[in-house]
Amino acid sequence: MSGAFDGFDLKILRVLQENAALTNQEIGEKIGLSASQLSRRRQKLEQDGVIRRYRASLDPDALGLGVTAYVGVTLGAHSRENARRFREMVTTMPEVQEAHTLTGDVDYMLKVVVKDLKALGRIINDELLPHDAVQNVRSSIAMETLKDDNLLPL
Amino acid sequence: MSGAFDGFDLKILRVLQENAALTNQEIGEKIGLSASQLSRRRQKLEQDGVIRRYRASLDPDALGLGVTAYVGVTLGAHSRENARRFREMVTTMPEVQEAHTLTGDVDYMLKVVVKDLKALGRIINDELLPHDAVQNVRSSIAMETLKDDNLLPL
DNA sequence: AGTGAAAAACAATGGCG
DNA sequence: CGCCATTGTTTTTCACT
Repeated sequence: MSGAFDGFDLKILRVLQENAALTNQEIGEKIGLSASQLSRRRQKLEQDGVIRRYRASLDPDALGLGVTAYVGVTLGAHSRENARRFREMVTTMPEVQEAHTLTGDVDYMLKVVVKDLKALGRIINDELLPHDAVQNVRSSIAMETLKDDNLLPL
Repeated sequence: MSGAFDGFDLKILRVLQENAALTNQEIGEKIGLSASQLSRRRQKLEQDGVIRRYRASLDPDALGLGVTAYVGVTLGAHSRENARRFREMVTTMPEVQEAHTLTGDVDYMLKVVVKDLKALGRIINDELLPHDAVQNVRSSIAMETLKDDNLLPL
């Protein structure tokens, strides 16, 4: 485990999570480091797993994905097998962007992105509710998204 | 302005949102297109805003960010000015990864990532609750994250 | 719209302060 | 550990089908 990042590493990470299209040269100019050093430090951060991957962030609206919803799911029978199968299902559903187990009265919280409300209904009624383990589903639709950058606070 | 994507564009987007580190050559081999075409189509997708940006996805745990929470916020006085100032605040808070207005009994839902529970408490008690517009705050902590890829279903 | 090859830009590596 | 110079890749552009 590579414990400590120094200030440079942190700056590199800050820049890269906001804009991974910048060249090592450009990042180096921003933070006062040479391009070759950027290259080396980047490789290390990638190998250490601090940088997990690079991805293109797409515009949902441009792709006809107009509805974001948070779906709270309560399981009925809390058997280990039921829970396992539920988790298996949600992790493989492409419309589910995030899935967490939460403290409080709801067992799972899903973030779901779909084309329209009809598609949301289909997910809830045809996929979630029929599942043996699921007792209750409650969805809230995002009317407006103020922020959705998923940038970690560094 | 961005009319229709053909099958190639869709394939490019699918690959790029999963792994933007692949070269045009590699993507081209996957989907049956030359590197030069990849370059041209990518530039168009970027200009059209379908690809919003490229980012590095970082490991929260490796950066000491152990706590993800969903914070539901209910506003008290629903004046236009109050709402505006609240939105201004949450959009500029680095710990807030996502912020949406929701249907249902909660006005805003925030996804918050912080170092520990103490930091979460500080956000809630020192930033959110003291705000004039805020009437009530209710947070749920993510005990386990099953999925967090934020990949759009294409 | 598509390809392939040349030119330009970039990342990665080895040597040196 | 840091920077500079060289080498190998990758992207981009151009000529052409």
